[in-house]
Amino acid sequence: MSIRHGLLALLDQGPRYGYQLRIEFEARTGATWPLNVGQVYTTLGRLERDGLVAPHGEDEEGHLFYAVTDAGRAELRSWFETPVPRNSPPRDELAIKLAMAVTVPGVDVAAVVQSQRRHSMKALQDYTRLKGQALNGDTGRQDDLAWLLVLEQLIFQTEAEIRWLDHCETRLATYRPGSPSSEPAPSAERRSAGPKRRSQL
Amino acid sequence: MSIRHGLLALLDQGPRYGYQLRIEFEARTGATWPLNVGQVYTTLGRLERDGLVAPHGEDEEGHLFYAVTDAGRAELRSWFETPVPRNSPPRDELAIKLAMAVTVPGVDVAAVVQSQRRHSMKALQDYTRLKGQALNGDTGRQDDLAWLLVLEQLIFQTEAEIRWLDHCETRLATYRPGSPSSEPAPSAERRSAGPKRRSQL
DNA sequence: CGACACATGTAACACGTTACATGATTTG
DNA sequence: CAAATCATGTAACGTGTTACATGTGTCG
Repeated sequence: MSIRHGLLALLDQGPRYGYQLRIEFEARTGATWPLNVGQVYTTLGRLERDGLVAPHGEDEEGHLFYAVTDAGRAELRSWFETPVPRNSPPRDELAIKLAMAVTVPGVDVAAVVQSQRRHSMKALQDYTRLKGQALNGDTGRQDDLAWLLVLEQLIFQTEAEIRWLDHCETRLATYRPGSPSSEPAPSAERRSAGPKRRSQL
Repeated sequence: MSIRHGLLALLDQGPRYGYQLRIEFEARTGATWPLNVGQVYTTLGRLERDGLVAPHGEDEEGHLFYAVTDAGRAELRSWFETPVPRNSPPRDELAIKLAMAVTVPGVDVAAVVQSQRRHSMKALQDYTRLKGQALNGDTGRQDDLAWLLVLEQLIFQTEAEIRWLDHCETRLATYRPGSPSSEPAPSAERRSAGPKRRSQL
């Protein structure tokens, strides 16, 4: 439901045509989530089917415009007002993988954690580099702010993931079958490399 | 692809039947991601279609067992070896929403952030409470460890989200159209309530 | 007896995603 | 001229998800 609403929000600025929407969408979310053009049209079709947008005539140059309907505006308002549910978040593949790795015998959990950690660490570096670039090419436009915020969300998220992975290691070291875990002492959780406490903002 | 692999992993412990899989799955991921029983059967069907599992006879009591095939075991090994891609993570609805809120005129961004913050904060409290319970009822079984790790991932993630939301507020206060942002001073990012630095593990 | 857990399944749909087809226009 | 960008669309598929149908056994 994110693309639907994203496009709807863009259309709220005024009538747009498909190709344009893709460009504006990517200007805000950057190269992180490339949006297949085809999907814009399919989504536009579904939005029209649901009465949230409607065709809005043609350009001199043949561009097919769409505009938000009243229902669409209502839907949009409701989207902005209602928080994204975090009490029942989407299944996270990594969490499931770890949960399974810990449970089924014959899996080298430590290896899984390490492998993921290396990968996430790499991703974090990429994001940080991108952020540097974003801060450089910043023109002060709202698009740039949006793109920056998205990037920073990815950074925060990835840092949290890495911390969690480290935490898993200590848990694995502490946890023994048969000995119910009391909270392990809040030790320095080892490995001083990697992101320290809050991000280097 | 997470449920597929999750079930595959469970089947790696030995032949199981549908209903059983659901129970074992939920024992690990807790009430967080309730798994509709129907979905177990559809997924099982698709796994069989792809040759990763195969029917494995019937019980005296009529239970229909499935077992992993060699291809299934290979697939599973590959799943555990390959990190979950974090360079192109799944679209996050919140990120998109904020990106749009910042860009389209007439949206009270601060209100959106606040509303989400309240919600995420509430979710965090729920998770923390659940974790307390989990630590109590802990029997030292691997299931409990898995469930605990999943919970903690949710906690880490939610904390990161809240920190990011706070960060957005400061960004919004600093960022002015026309004045390209230099990194705002790493001030204490206001609001001393909420999760402080690393979690209260 | 009625409610509830156990147990298996199907039908239908939504969304996201990719691959493909097609053509106009611009640009090196 | 060839390649790239602009522009619109369709067909097909995959997973996840819900709602429904159905039946057995058990427990109060």
